[in-house]
Amino acid sequence: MRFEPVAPVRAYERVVEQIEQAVISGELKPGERLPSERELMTQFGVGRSTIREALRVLQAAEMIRSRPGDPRGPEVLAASPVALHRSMHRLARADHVGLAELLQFRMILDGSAHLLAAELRTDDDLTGLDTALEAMREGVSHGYAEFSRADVAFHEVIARISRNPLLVVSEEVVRGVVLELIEDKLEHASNRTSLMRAWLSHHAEVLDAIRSADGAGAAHLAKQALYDNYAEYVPAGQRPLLMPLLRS
Amino acid sequence: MRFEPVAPVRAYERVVEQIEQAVISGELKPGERLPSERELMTQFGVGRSTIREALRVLQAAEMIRSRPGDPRGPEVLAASPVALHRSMHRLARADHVGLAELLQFRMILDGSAHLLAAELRTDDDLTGLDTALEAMREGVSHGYAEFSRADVAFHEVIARISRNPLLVVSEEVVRGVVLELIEDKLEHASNRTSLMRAWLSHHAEVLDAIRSADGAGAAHLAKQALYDNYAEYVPAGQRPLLMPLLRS
DNA sequence: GTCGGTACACTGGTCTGACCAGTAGCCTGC
DNA sequence: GCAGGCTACTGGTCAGACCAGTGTACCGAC
Repeated sequence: MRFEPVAPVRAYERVVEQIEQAVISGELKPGERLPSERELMTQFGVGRSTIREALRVLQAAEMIRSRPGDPRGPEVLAASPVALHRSMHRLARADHVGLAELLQFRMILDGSAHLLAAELRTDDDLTGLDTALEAMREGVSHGYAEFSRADVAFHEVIARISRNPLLVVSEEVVRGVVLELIEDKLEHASNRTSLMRAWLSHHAEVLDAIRSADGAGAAHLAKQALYDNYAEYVPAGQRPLLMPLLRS
Repeated sequence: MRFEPVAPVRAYERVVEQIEQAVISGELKPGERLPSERELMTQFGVGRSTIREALRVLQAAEMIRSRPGDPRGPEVLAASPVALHRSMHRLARADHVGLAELLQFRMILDGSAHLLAAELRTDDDLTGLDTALEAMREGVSHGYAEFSRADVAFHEVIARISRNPLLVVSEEVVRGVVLELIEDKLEHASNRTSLMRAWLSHHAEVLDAIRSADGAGAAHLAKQALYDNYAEYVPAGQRPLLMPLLRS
């Protein structure tokens, strides 16, 4: 016979539990309102500080939002990947994860997204990619910031086409963390115009592969581009870790 | 010129921000202690309720843990995937992410882990896999629970070989969420012995592929196994979403 | 000396009550 | 009919209090 460790249950935890359950079960739908803190206080039979700590936890989980002064009470929010984004970001910044691992992961995600996009794209998606690419082409002459914005937009379209929120969010997070890690090194990048032109022709190739529904080709292009652009920041000894992904 | 929307910044948010920053930057390492609430109160110059709400948020994010009575103060925790698991689970419950997306994601992660394992494995790793497989073989006769444990152990070895914590953690999380989503359906699974035998031969094949450094082969086997085992729980209309991953 | 118990100083958890700035909606005066 | 102010609320914050629980340092029994 085994016993389980017993942990005291805090009052605010049970409040969280009940409200959470109501939201998950659909009893409380997004857009609906919770009673005011003072009202909840009497309903749960606890002090206001307890209620407030519970609401803080729910707010941190992006389940509710409360604004001061609103007589309608705290609002129940629709599920969003924001919380996922935050927790993944924290994990990715934790020590054991270096640039090599991040880049590996990003090559995996990016490659898969491109593969899915190439295989699942509709004609509408293709025109969307066309306009995104066109925006990038114009961006070249409007400076790096503008070009970068168009670049992100292009990737967002691809992400949307792949139709998998998990993939999209993970990719965003890893991309952000990678940029955070090497942003100081990027400051000194010279020759931006030729860089932009190279990026542009890469994206054109990717679009061709997607247009011809060549999933493996699109995936390989994406991974190769990541390697070409970022491998220089990875310690030389760890670069072999990235190679297997290029061959797949 | 553009203006940005201005949102009032709560006092507890700035407390969270500072402590979070200290943890992320490594100034506060896991296992170390925060000052007591009353001490933080004077350091930040805010009331105790504000401090407590901040600590609640950090605790919900699994960054700290506080126990009543402990004179050493709240403990800084190591980054853990618990928060990631929670937010992914919530998202999965909320329809934006269905079993199809989860499975897609898992096929991507599992496939990549197997690919990396096959290409990076050392001889030591191979013997590790051999013993893990042997444990599974013995587990068949010791009931499903025992077998399942050995199965998880086998996957952990593969994960370790692939040498990417992000990949490993994400895989674990997605695996857990998938199992939670279909656990009631698994209850009714009959014919467990033949199921175990099938699993076993699958793992033997995987091991062969890894032994011969056949990354693509190992990856394909992993993805195919996931599809064969779980596709039946995915709505028929969404199964085509999984197909492109099998072809890669 | 070691060991067991105990006292104490402190912790976090909770409650009460208070004040403030802000909001929504009513309600007045034009 | 409408602009403006009024009011009754809201959430955000603080202060102070009490309690149950914990770790440690001390102390006596052996």
